[in-house]
Amino acid sequence: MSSTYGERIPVTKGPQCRHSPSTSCGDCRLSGICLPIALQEEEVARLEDIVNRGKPVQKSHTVYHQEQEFSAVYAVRVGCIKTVRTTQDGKEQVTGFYFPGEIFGMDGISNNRHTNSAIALETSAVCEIPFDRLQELSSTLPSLQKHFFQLMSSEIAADQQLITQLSKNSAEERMAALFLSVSTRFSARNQSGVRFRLPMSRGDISNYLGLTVETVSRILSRLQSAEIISVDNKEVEILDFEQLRQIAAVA
Amino acid sequence: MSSTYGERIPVTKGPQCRHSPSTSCGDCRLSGICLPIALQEEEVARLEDIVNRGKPVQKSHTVYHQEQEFSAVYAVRVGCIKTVRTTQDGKEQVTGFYFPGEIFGMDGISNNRHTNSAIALETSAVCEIPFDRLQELSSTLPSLQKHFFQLMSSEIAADQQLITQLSKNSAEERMAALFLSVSTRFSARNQSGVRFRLPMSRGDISNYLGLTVETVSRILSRLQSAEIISVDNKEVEILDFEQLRQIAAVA
DNA sequence: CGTTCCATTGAGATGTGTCAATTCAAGTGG
DNA sequence: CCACTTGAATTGACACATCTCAATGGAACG
Repeated sequence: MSSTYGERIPVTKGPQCRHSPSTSCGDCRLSGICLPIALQEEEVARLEDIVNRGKPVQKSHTVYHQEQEFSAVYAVRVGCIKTVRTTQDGKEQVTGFYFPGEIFGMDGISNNRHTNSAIALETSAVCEIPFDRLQELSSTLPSLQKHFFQLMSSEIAADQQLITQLSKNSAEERMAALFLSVSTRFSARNQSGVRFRLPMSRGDISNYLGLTVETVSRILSRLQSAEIISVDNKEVEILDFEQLRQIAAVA
Repeated sequence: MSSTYGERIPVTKGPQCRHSPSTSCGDCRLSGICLPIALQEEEVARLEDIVNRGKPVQKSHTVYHQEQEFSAVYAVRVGCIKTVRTTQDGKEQVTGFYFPGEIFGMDGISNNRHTNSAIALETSAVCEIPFDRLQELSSTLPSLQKHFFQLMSSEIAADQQLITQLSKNSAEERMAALFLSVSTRFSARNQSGVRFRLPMSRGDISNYLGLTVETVSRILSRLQSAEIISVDNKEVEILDFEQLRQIAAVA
């Protein structure tokens, strides 16, 4: 497992293709990320049958609400989704950011209710995979079953990485690690990992990393004066990967 | 999901029975905790076939090491197990405590290597469940497949609860929540949830909660002077559940 | 072209960490 | 069975990273 957090899925690049929301799984250029590599063509077809493809979600709208009954897991096709947990005393915790090809919503399986809300950070599209049908299909497709065990295990590993960051790393280290993670995930989709636009606000970042917006802002300024990154609102350019990695204590 | 963390599994009390390490799953008094309630007798028998029962582990010995190849998940029969993640730069993070009836080791599934080490906090016994055979069996027993999806999802939920605690709660709140969680888990096994012996050291607690031993010690003293709990080394008695719940911000 | 929300920056407060000393508990070997 | 050693836990004094509060600046949007 890489030591930047948030990379939930071993990534292999899929073939390029058009952006249409109705693209089938077999043709989707994200298939290398979200689908088990191991699946046969015929198996992909069976999976496709149960997937509701490309449901659009407007910015700041939810895919599902916390406490809502769990019925499906989701794959991001376009955009970016955050998951947020609200505690009984009203505190909110951002528990993850999900980029195209990544799967979210697996928290709800244990008690049939979602323990998070999923909210679009920008206009997005998600594929819905009804879980009961996925379970049935998994019984007859061992490689699919295995893939979902692996997906959930990746989520556990990612969460534990965040736990470690929150528990043991400084604000600067956490931010460096987050930037590296986001960069890696852009690269995985053949987009620039050097220059990119952050889909999330400072508030989302600070909440996720257990900091305040002010601290996030100050650290961005610091990293900028050190010429490690360049930030203009949500546009980020990484100027010095080596130093960033060193700060993230990842090397 | 309860709002104290660490409770990974919905608990139902099983019938009382003897303590022998060779007790079969069907007879084990923990079966209500670690087994799917839904399994039929005949199905339990098939699961039993693949389980290596009651392997003993001495205090501070490991069940598996981080980086070691993943081959099985484990259930605690006797004692207590902690899982620990070591980062590349040598920091250690305790990611969980596991009590009798609870399952651990699911982190390793995604890349076939464990991302944690599992270490016994006291002389313990664990049941080993080879994962490849569990996968096979799951394909033919839908309720078992579902149970393992749920188990992994519980682990995710527990990890996210810890994330929230680390990110949003004070040292005192984290400790109160931990005591409540431990208490609940003792109760689930028909042991006293009021007076119990902590299996873990101050160091383990502080590490898990993202604090220092000194802070843990000070907070214990504070909770003791406030007559909320009484502590004598590892012996704990909860004197005022109501206040403890209030502190944990769980109510 | 105001209104509103988001981001930045500063100054001061504080919870928790660090360092250090002491006590306590548990073994171990003489 | 008693020093002796060793590691764990407690307590105090002080430091510092990050938070809080407050003011300003900038971007987005109707």
